[in-house]
Amino acid sequence: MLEKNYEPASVETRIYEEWQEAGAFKAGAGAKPGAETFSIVIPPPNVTGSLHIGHALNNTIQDILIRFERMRGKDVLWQPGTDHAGIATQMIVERQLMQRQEPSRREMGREKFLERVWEWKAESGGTILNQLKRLGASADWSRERFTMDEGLSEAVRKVFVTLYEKGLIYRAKRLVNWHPGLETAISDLEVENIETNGKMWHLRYPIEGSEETITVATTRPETMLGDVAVAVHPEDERYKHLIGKHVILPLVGRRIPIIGDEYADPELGSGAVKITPAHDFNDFEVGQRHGLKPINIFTTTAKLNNSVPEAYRGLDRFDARTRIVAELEESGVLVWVDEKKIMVPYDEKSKQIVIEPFLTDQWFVKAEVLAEPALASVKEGRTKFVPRQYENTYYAWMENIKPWCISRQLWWGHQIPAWYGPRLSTDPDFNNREAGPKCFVADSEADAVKLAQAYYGSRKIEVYAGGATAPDYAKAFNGFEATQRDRLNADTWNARKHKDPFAELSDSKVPLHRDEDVLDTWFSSALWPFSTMGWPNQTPELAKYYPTDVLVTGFDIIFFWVARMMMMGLEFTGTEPFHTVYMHALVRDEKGQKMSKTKGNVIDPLNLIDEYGADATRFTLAAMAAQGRDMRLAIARVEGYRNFVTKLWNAARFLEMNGCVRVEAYDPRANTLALNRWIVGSTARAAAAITAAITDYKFNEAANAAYDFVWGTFCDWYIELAKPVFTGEDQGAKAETQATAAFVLDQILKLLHPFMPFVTEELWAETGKAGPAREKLLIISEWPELAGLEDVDAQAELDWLVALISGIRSVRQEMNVPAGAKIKLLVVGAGEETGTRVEANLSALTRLARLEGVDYTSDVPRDSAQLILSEATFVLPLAGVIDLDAERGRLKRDIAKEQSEIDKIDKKLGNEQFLAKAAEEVIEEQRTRRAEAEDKVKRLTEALSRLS
RNA sequence: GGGUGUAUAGCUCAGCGGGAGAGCACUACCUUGACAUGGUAGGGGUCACAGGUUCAAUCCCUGUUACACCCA
Repeated sequence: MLEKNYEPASVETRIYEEWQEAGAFKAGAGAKPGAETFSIVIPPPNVTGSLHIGHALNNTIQDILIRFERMRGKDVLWQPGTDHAGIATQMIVERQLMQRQEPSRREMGREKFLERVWEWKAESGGTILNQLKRLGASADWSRERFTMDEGLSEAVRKVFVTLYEKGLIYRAKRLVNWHPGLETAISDLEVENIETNGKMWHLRYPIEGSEETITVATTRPETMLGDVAVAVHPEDERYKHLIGKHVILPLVGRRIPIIGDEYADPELGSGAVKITPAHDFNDFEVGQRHGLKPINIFTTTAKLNNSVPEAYRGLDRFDARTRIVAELEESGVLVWVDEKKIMVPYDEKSKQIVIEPFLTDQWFVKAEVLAEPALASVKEGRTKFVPRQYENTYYAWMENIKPWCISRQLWWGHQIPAWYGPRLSTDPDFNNREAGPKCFVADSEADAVKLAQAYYGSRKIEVYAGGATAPDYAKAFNGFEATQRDRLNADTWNARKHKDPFAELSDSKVPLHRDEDVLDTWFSSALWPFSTMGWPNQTPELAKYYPTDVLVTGFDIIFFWVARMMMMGLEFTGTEPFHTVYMHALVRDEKGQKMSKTKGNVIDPLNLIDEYGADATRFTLAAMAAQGRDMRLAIARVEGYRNFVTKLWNAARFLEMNGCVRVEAYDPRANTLALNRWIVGSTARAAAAITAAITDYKFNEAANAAYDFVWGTFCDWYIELAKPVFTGEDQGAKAETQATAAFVLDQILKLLHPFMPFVTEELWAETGKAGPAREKLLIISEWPELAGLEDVDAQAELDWLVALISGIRSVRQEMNVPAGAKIKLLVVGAGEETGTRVEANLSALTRLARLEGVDYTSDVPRDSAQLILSEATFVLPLAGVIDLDAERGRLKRDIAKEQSEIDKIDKKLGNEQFLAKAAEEVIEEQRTRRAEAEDKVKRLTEALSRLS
């Protein structure tokens, strides 16, 4: 006997273990022989992460698809794993070192530090995957991958080397977005421009050999120390004559040219702009056009470096601003200051650190080349986005894609497989400073040495790995000490890493040094769909499950991840990594605010699971997952679906109490009772609707269809109507109904299983204790295939019965008939069909409408309420109870309602244009509806006249 | 500045070229042999505003307003 209430907490853990023990999550579990495959790769959560509501939604949707297709008999793989999350992970471990007062990252050195990160990963890295398990995720955990696994790292190296050899990866000195806190480059996507209250400082620069001055405006006065020119528009009449002259840069005394460039907008500010190529993306372009050498004024932590006058060296950038503004004001260079809203680039994660454009050597991917086929795939429909509108977002990004900076000055990640050495004097680039050191890119150090050996001939090659050995390398190589990074400017910092190509090369010995940088975390994520399946090895999994079917993700990583998977997938496997990208909504709080820790409005899915159960949590997320719309999560909804779980539980409990046991050879087509034929048909329709909705990625429709059917049809009507059968005398009817109820419950458990896996599996086991033994767990049972069970006649009869019962209940309520009182029902003017239906459903009618009996008559008692249903009038004699005025009012109201319907239709039917242009079936429908309404009015009028 | 989306019941949201829907909340009644995490019956909406297209607009188009997000 089932408990009165379902207790998720105890059941969920047990059920999850049963699934695991049965191997139900394993790739191919439950698949029919020769089945189609269906595969999904999980968007790998950060190894540092913990489950938030977005993950919960994302993985609920994936699990629904996976469970659904698994039950449909497909050969299913849900590939799980985690991402090494370079920055986040490195920071966590660094913080841990600090808290424990242990040596810092740099003090302990690269090798030791990486050991510590791996230790951390072993201890704490599994958190989020365990949380996914609590949600019920049925991923194949035996195939769990990590982006820094040996296999995945092999894929990363292979991709890097191949792209390098193809010229699609290159190294260059460019302005990049620099994070002065982490001292690394980051990609454009990791920068968030935030509108801030700023100032516009207007500076008056003196012109050499003249009394004239030129005024430039800037939002960043401290960068004036790195100015190399002043630009004016070449057609600007005010300044035209100054082009070619020079200004003397205040505070610095540098003589810099006034140049003509269209970048200077005459409408903006004074029309003249200072040019600081090393610290502004636009200025960099201007500088390149005019052959101006950028002057970098910052260290890697954004303090002023040795390129500025001695007085300012070592100052933090913000302190420098204050000081420089004060001095400029004092010397009269600062003319005036405007308040202005400005966009300030912040670190997207912390939103605390201001990002600096910074000139360094970095590695880039020619994304613009890789983007072309990836763009075509979507344009030509080989990969579709759901909802479609995201395709435009994808196009907009891909069509304007910029080179992707992939190197990061971190330790945790895939170290770039590039080794540097000096150039030979015979090298054509020997005298080209821009070319940098000689670079050997290879899969392994051994291969790199082979390449180097070919270049250096018989010289002995010594490899310095970087990290701990870097000081040795530096000393051996060019005498650089491993000085504190703060004291270095970008140029010397670059040089420390990469041997000055002009240094004399000893004849006997060549030092080779591996690039110390690692790759952007997204570089390895981009390979996830095929690297997890063993690529570059041609594994059976790769052959079977790649390309995958659907990618389920949030739109926030469409650029970070989706676009890059498309590019890499096409480049390295020649095919799109997935045919469908399902973009789910962002989960917001009830008020539509983005959830964030600082706002304190975060709904923790684990709390929801604790309080309401994983099934209710999942069902809520599914029910609210309407396409193309953010969801505002209201706890009340979760509560409502928790109640739904209880409802299902109690329905099963009721069936159990009434001996509804599955029957071995039960044939749903052999039912004789309309009630049973009807519920079987309704189940078929619900199954079809749910199947279609999931196939269409309309998870909310699927969930709602299931909810409506289970609660609104099965519980509210079928079970209620079955009660008199269970307590009745007719053993045949009882047996048929018991068997049918058990059958339908089985179908319900299957239909709900993708949404509510735990409670359904538990009930599957409980209901399996009686009747024929269950062959397998619900998770690998067959999805309902019930087409052809719909029964039009049974449907019509039950519709009629429901309408009659509801009608009687409505009258009772309105006439204030006490709920417990039993009343008589008189049937007037019933045709044969109505008569048969009344007789067939007598006990149900009596019970649900609380009647004391049914009689046929032609005399309608005066004090009675009347109901019109098709040709018959149902009369409730309510002498002593009825309020005649109220009853007349009710009838008049009904007449008025019908009449207004008739009027509305008449207006349409009277319109020749309507008759001429509307579709035939629309007109016919209107006519039918009018006739029905007319008929109803007639009967209602008769009923009213009986009361007068 | 450019782009995308949203505006429907008190709240959270579906829907849709031809009869306005759900859950929650609300009101009344009900301890009727599964379930009060329940049952029954109700109340509640100029479908943001203004134009247009159409025989017909909550739905399509244009504009306005408000909000949200993306990009610069």
